[in-house]
Amino acid sequence: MSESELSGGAVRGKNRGKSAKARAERHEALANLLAAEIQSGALSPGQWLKQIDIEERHGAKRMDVRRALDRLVQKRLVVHLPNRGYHVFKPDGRLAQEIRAVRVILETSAVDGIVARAREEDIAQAMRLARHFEALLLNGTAIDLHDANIAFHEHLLGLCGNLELAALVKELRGRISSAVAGQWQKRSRIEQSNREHLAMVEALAARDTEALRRLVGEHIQQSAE
Amino acid sequence: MSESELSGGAVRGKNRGKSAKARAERHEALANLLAAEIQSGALSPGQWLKQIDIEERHGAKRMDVRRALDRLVQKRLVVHLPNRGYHVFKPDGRLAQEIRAVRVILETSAVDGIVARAREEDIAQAMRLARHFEALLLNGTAIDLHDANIAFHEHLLGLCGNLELAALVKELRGRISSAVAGQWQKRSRIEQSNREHLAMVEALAARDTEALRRLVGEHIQQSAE
DNA sequence: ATCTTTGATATTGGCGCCAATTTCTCGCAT
DNA sequence: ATGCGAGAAATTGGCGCCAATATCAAAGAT
Repeated sequence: MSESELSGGAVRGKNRGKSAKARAERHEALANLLAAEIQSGALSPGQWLKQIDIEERHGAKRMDVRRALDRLVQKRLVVHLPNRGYHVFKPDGRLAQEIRAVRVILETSAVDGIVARAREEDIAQAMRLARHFEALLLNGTAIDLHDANIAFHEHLLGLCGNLELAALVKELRGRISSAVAGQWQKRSRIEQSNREHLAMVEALAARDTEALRRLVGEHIQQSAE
Repeated sequence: MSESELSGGAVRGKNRGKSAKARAERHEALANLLAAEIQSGALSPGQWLKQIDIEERHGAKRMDVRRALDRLVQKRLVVHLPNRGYHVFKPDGRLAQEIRAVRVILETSAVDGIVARAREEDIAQAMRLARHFEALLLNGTAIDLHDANIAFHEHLLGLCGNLELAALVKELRGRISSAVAGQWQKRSRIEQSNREHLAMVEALAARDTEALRRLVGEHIQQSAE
C-alpha cells in the first residue's frame, strides 16, 4: 500500500495558515451564524438556502456549507428536500404552542433550583443583564435586544443547577424564535418584557418562589400571539 | 451498476420513486443503526469508531459514515475529536441524573394531559403493551424488553396531546439509555418495572391523576443506580 | 537501560470534479 | 394563443484522491 511515489514535485495547493482547530470548527461556526440569521429573521421562513449563495456570501467551502445545513436540519431550523435543496423551516402555530408549553413546564420547574441556589452576586448579575436589556430599549437593534434577552434568560436558567435543563430550554427557545421573529416589532411588547424581567429579578431577590414561578410562566406565554 | 438507463423511452423526469430517496436517507438509516448499536450496548462507551471499520462492516460509503457520525454527535451519543476520530460517548453520572430529573419534570407534567385525553381504547392499548412487556419477562431478550418498554412509555406519552413533549422525552431517553444499558441486568428490577407499568395503567383507568403522577416519577427515578 | 528523536504507517479530513436531478426556456404543433 | 415537450442551464449530491495529522515503531543519544 506504500507505493507512494511522489511524482512531480510541483508544489500544488498551498496550505493556508489556518490551524487545525479552526478548520474543524469552521462548519460549526457557519452553522451558528446561519442559525443566528434565521432566528433574527434575516432569513425568512420558507426561503431557499442555495449552497452557492452561502458559499460565496460567507466565503466558505462547499463542504462546510453542507455540514452546516445538515446540522441545522438536526436542529429543526431548516428542512431538507433531496435534490431540491434546503429551505428555512416555517414553524407551525401548533408547534410553537407546544414548545411554549414545554418551556413553561421546564422553566417554572427550574424556579425552585434558581431560588435555592442564587447567590447575591448572581442576583446582581441578573439585574445587570436586565438593565442592559433596558438600556437597549431606546437605541438598540432588534438583534441586540434578542441577544440581551437571551443572555438574561440563560443566566437565570444557569442558576437552576441542572445544566441539561438549561441547555434544553436554550435549544427549544432557538427552535421557535424564528416562528415569532417578529415578536418584538411592537415596542409595547418589548417594554412589557423589560418590566417582567425586572419583576423577575425582584422576586428572585425577595426569594419569592411562587411569584417568580408565576412571572416566568406569564413571560413565556406572553410571547404568544 | 448502471442505474436508470432509460433506453428508447420518452419517459424522463419523474423518477423520484425510491432510488433517489433511498440514497438521500441512507446516511440516516446508518445513523439509526449505529444509534441502536450504541444504545443496545453492542458498542461500549469509550470505544473508538473507526470510519473504515464502519465503512466495511455496513457496506457504506465514506461520506455516509461521516454524515452518520456527525449526526450522532448532534444527538450526543458519540464524541468527535478533530483529527482523532469519533468514539462512543461515555455518559457521566451527573448527566444521567440531570436528564432523569428533566424527564421527571416533563413526564409528570404530561400526566394531566394523559388522564384528560386517554380514551378507553387508549387505556386498553396501554394495558396490552404492559402485558406484552410482562410476557417477555420470562423468555425475552434484553433488546425485546427494551423495545417493549419503549413502546409502552411512548404510547402513554403520546396521549398527552403535546407531540413535542413526547418527542423530547424520547430523545432524552435515548440519550441515557446507553448510560444505563445494563439497567435490566437484575431480574428483580425488571419485575419491579413491570409491576409499576401495571400500576400506572390501573391509575390511568381510575383517572387518578395524583397516583399516576407519583408512579411516573418513581418509575423514572427507580432506574437510577 | 531509558528517554528522545525520527521515520513509517494508519487514519482522518478537505477539496474539486462530474454525474444525477431538477428547473428554466424556448421552439413546435394543435 | 396555448399547451406540450425537448433541450439547456442551474443546482444538488456522490465519490475518489491526496494532504494534514495522529499513532506507532525503531534507531540513536545520554
